[in-house]
Amino acid sequence: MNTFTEENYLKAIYHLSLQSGSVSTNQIAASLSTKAASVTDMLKKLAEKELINYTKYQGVTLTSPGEKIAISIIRKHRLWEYFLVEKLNFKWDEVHDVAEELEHISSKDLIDRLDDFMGHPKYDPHGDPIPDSSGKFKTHELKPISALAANEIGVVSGVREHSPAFLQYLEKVQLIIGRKIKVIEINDYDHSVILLVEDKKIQISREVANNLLITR
Amino acid sequence: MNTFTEENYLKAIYHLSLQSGSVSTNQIAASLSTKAASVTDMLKKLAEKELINYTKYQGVTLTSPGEKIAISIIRKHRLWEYFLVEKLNFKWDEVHDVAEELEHISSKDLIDRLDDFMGHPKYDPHGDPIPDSSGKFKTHELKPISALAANEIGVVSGVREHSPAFLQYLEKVQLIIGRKIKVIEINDYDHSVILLVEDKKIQISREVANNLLITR
DNA sequence: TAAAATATTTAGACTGATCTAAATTTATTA
DNA sequence: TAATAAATTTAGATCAGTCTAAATATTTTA
Repeated sequence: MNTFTEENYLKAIYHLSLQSGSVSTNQIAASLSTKAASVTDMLKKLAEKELINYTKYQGVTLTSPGEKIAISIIRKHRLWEYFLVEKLNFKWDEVHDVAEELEHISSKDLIDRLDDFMGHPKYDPHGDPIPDSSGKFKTHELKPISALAANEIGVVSGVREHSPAFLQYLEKVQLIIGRKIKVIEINDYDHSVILLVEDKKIQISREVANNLLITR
Repeated sequence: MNTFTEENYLKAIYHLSLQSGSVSTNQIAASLSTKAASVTDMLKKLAEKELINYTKYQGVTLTSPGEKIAISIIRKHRLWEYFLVEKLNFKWDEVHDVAEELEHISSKDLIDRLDDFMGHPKYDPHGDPIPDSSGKFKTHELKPISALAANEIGVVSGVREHSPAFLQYLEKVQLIIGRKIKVIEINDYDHSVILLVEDKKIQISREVANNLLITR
């Protein structure tokens, strides 16, 4: 088995890879709130174990075993988040830190039974897809609300940012997963958007429109 | 917060204290499968943090903050064991190792919600009492079957040994928590005991009779 | 394309947890 | 109670993960 730290590095590299392909030392350091020198040290160890492809100064990618581990951590994280919200009545902005701990519990049997217990959910409370027992998952094609034009519609299906502040705001204005929305008007000047949500008009800033994802 | 290792030391000291009062370095080393020298090092750290009372060569006891932490770990361990057996359908001999990991998840909120979710169970799957949110618990007066005389009765309520092998054996012969038993006969020579369990006679060895606890 | 800025790596050190081997203290027993 | 045995502690080392400061490589830009 790997240490918590190694698992956190693999997970960080996985998430960063989704956006940029190859991942830099500094990106990892920022994402883990650590120093570039520490990252270099760890990259050597992970490369030694053949969990990443690493050549000095050139950034890293995950190997296939490394990616498998990263996905299993993400599966655990998201299933635990689902459990916390659906069974233990946590709010969606409260679960991240606890799930960060729970995701390192090693037993695969445990997580598969938890998955059974909850009826194999496909998405976590933030709309992120939950990999199945073999690591497969498909993400629905999401786009930010800011990509819609006036009169277009969609269903809130995910978020690009997971900070408690952002999630609490969304909860407050009832822009939660599953809500149907319609774009009424887009402000030319500041790109704020007026939406119809549950028959009420609400206005959201460009930032929010960028970080709130919809399907259809 | 404390490290996993510190928590494991406190828990071990707590369990050992129940039997012997003051706990020796070697007892701790044996219980944690580590070396006496390592234990000495850790005892210094725990004493420094005022979690134990420690004077060189004299053994240790927990301070009141140390005991509080130990009990909170035990609460977590036993609640998770209950969860694993009652909700995820683990067998009672399969839960120990997973619970050893889960007991170190730090969130008190999590464990209190888990407790709510399960309806505040009083005993774990092995009959051990679960401390409540404030750390209080009462243990019913248990005695081993070997303390009974012929014709006395009791209810299986706990085990003195938690090894999977022992638990599997008990499961096989249906000597599980809650079962009513009656002592039919005690063999003078080897102290094996013949019991009536669910209208069937079964014979158990002295060892088993010593490690299986009953109430009433 | 050479200089400046930025990113990355190396060197050397620290902390927590562990170990072996040696020294010391306590307990046992002859 | 003195010698022996057992338990415990100390000394010194190692490993994982981290850090700062210095060195080196890469990228940007003038």
